Amino acid sequence: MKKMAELDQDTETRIKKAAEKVFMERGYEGAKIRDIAEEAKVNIALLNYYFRSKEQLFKSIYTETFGKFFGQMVTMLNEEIPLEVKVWKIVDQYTNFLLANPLIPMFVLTVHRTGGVDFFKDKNIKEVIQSALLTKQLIEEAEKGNIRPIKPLHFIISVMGNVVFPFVARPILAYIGDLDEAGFREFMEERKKLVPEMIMAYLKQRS
Amino acid sequence: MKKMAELDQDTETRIKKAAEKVFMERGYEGAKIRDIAEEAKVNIALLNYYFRSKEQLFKSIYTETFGKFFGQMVTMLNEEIPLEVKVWKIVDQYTNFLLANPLIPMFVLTVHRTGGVDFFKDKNIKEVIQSALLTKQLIEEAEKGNIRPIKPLHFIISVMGNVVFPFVARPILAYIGDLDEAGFREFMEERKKLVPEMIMAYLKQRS
DNA sequence: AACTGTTTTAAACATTTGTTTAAAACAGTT
DNA sequence: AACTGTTTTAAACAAATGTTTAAAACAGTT
Repeated sequence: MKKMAELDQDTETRIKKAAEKVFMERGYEGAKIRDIAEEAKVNIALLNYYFRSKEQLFKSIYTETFGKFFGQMVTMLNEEIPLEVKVWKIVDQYTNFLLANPLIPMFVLTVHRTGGVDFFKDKNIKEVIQSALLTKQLIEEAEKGNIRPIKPLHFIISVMGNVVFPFVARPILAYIGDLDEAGFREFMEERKKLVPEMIMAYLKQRS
Repeated sequence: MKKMAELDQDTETRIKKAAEKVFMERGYEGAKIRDIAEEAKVNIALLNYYFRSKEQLFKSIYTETFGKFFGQMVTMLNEEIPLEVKVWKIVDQYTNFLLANPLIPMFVLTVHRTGGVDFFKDKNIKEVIQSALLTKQLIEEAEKGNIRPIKPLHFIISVMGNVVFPFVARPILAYIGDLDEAGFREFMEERKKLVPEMIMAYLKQRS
């Protein structure tokens, strides 16, 4: 009951790491608990010993991942910096985050494929995003005439689309563009400049 | 051997339609042949009678779908119309196509999740896209000083990201934006204007 | 060394899932 | 009506898959 905190943690996190890898690569249905056990170098029964079932193991990983995925974004939306700076910073940081966790987008998105899954609606994501500082900034700057009016949702989807999509379409993109690992990174580095320029060009354009 | 062309077609296509639906909604692993059979109101054995296996059934559907997904795009990239007109047309048509086939993007992308799948590399997509008329147009217009220089791949990914991503993230987007079916359509209609404007604003901006 | 609670293991279990079989139903031909 | 090839069905099969069991190994305590 004491060393549980030491040895257990070891195998427990080993299982979690393995599960994370396999779930991310193959999705819930595609991930077999035997693969996870093998990846973790652990007896299958231990998966059910530490987590009650495959589903719970998955949920535990999903919750964590989803938190990262949106946490990053939400924090940045609320930073107290000028709009233009914010755009550059969001793209830069989010790109870096995804370069370090390239499988997260596909993982999160497939979970919600046809929308049936509920286990993210309890979090108050809706409100958090809707009341983000960014929203106020977009309205204010538009009123001042500094930018043209744009719905926050369009803004967010445009940014996300431009930054996240390459990761979602990565294998196809890599094939078409003849990009290896390094080539893809370079491509995303280029987008760190292109995407903010594109967004700002639109916002600042006289209409 | 003759009416095969009549009655067979009927059940065969019924199976195909059902399989398409279930595969699109749940992915390869998530789709169970019994679900497909039920959806098609057909005995399970018939799936293997008409298609040799689950995998072949899947491939047959995938091939068709992938053709649509890229066919549309490639055709448009090669149309002999001015660049700016082309941008507007691509966004408009591709949006319409996706509104009519909203599950296709996720379906295609998940197949290539970690890139292991080979069965689209035989098609010469790489060359087709690389040698598209659009590429020449982007170079020429940049040389004339009408637009700023941009790598074709960035152009394509930017367009696709802005148009396709909303469909990939649809359930989350719908939740955050409080959008029902109609609301989502409206959102995409708005993007038909926003996206080309954004792209063109960037291209035309003096650097 | 015996005891206690925790962790790990090998094996078994019950379902699910893709596939096959063998017979029946059907439809057109002679 | 008998015959032929095609389509459909119910049932069985084998393999895969998530879960459970019961015993063993381990580690710390008395």
